[in-house]
Amino acid sequence: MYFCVNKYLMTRSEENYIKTIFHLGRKGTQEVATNAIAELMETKPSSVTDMIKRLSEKDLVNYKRYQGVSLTALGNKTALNIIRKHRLWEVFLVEKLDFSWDEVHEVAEQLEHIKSDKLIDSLDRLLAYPKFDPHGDPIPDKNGGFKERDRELLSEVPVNTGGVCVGVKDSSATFLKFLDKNGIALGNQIKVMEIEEFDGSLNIEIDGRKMQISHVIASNLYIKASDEI
Amino acid sequence: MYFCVNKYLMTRSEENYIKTIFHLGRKGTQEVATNAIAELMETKPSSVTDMIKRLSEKDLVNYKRYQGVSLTALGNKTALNIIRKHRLWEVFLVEKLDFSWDEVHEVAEQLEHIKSDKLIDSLDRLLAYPKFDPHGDPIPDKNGGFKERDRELLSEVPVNTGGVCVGVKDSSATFLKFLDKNGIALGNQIKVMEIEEFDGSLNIEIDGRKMQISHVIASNLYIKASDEI
DNA sequence: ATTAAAATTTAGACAAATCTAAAAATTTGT
DNA sequence: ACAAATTTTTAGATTTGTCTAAATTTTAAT
Repeated sequence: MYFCVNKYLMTRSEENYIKTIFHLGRKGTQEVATNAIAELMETKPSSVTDMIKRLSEKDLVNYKRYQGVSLTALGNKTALNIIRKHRLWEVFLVEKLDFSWDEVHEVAEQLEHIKSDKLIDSLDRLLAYPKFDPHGDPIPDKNGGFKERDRELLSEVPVNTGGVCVGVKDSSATFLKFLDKNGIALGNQIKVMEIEEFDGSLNIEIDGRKMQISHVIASNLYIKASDEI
Repeated sequence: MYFCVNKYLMTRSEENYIKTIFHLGRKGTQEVATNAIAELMETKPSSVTDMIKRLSEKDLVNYKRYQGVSLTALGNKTALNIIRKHRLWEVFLVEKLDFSWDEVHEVAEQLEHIKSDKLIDSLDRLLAYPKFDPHGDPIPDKNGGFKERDRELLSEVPVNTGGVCVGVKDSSATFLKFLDKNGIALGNQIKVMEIEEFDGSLNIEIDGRKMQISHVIASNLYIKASDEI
């Protein structure tokens, strides 16, 4: 297939830009601002413009001067492939090498650029074809297909709603360590008992244990409602 | 320790040069010629000179114009660390991902540059601290220490000598596939029955089966004499 | 001991990826 | 609508790692 031609010719930097555009543009469909890319990648807008032009040459992004950038079909496929690799490596690190979920990101950022189809397919098999990474994010399959899990932010559900904790929105080490310290993990059963009107903090019951969490915490935890299996 | 300062600041290219100098200089002790490095790395001598200067600045090599190059203690330690990573990844690919021994090199060349001490220590543990890679080459430990196995080239031993096949000298895919095709693998018991004077070819008995191999083949197979356990 | 050959280094150029500073286009506020 | 603020792009410089072509040093040969 022609659109696979340059898959192995991409530089690390190009791959990182594609990935960032994907994340900012909600699966690459939306237009992304130059400044937004620069900020997330901790680089300068002028550098972004340069790179966007190169990616445009390679048909990975749609670009019109001053009009932002979006991924082409090829760019989207490329992004999903990188994300697939990143998330599979994260599962490997946690499942096979006993990394904690707050330690995997940095290393996976390196491993995601390793180029070998056989490697990633074998890794997928070794891990028994996982569907979600350690933070609850979905892992695209070989063809880039994946289904977003039916989930809601804990901060968005009404009192008395319960469900299983299935993901985190913020997967920074700081937040993940906080969750560890407070005994909150994926798989826990969470029920909202009361929402404090004053500051939006929540009284919850988590695996039988009662605790209070701030609105910020709740707005970074995903649950899957128990009635919708 | 001061000499560890730049361990994580090395570029991929610098690491590849250090590795090549190590391999050419028999553990880095011998002086290596610019042209030899250029040939092995498929680059130009002028590029090698440029890089050598940079490595010299970083105290990784000893360099005097026109006099060749050798590794410093720091350079040697660095080389051994890269080789450790390369060989551990090779074991991983064969043991855990079912790669064959002729498929591992290319991917390991990429994986060896991943920077994470925790990653490589955990991998070592997962693999149960292997001492040799799939080609029979020794894996340095954390501190760069390893013992060369007591072994001899099959072409160098007298008639009637026997031993276990413990390694290959040439680990090119071509040679390894040839060995697969002819049912020769590490661990096989080999005994030299007769050496043909005309062309140096050998009649051997391998795991009970008789076969004839050329001198070139024999000079790329290592055996460990059975009397010296 | 010269000279020829080979190996090595220098000089200058180039591409990738970045930067700063300045210019241009777009958006926003009144 | 138009000036001001913001965003984006251009122009020109920098670093890394490479190259070619020419110059230099070392080695080998007669």
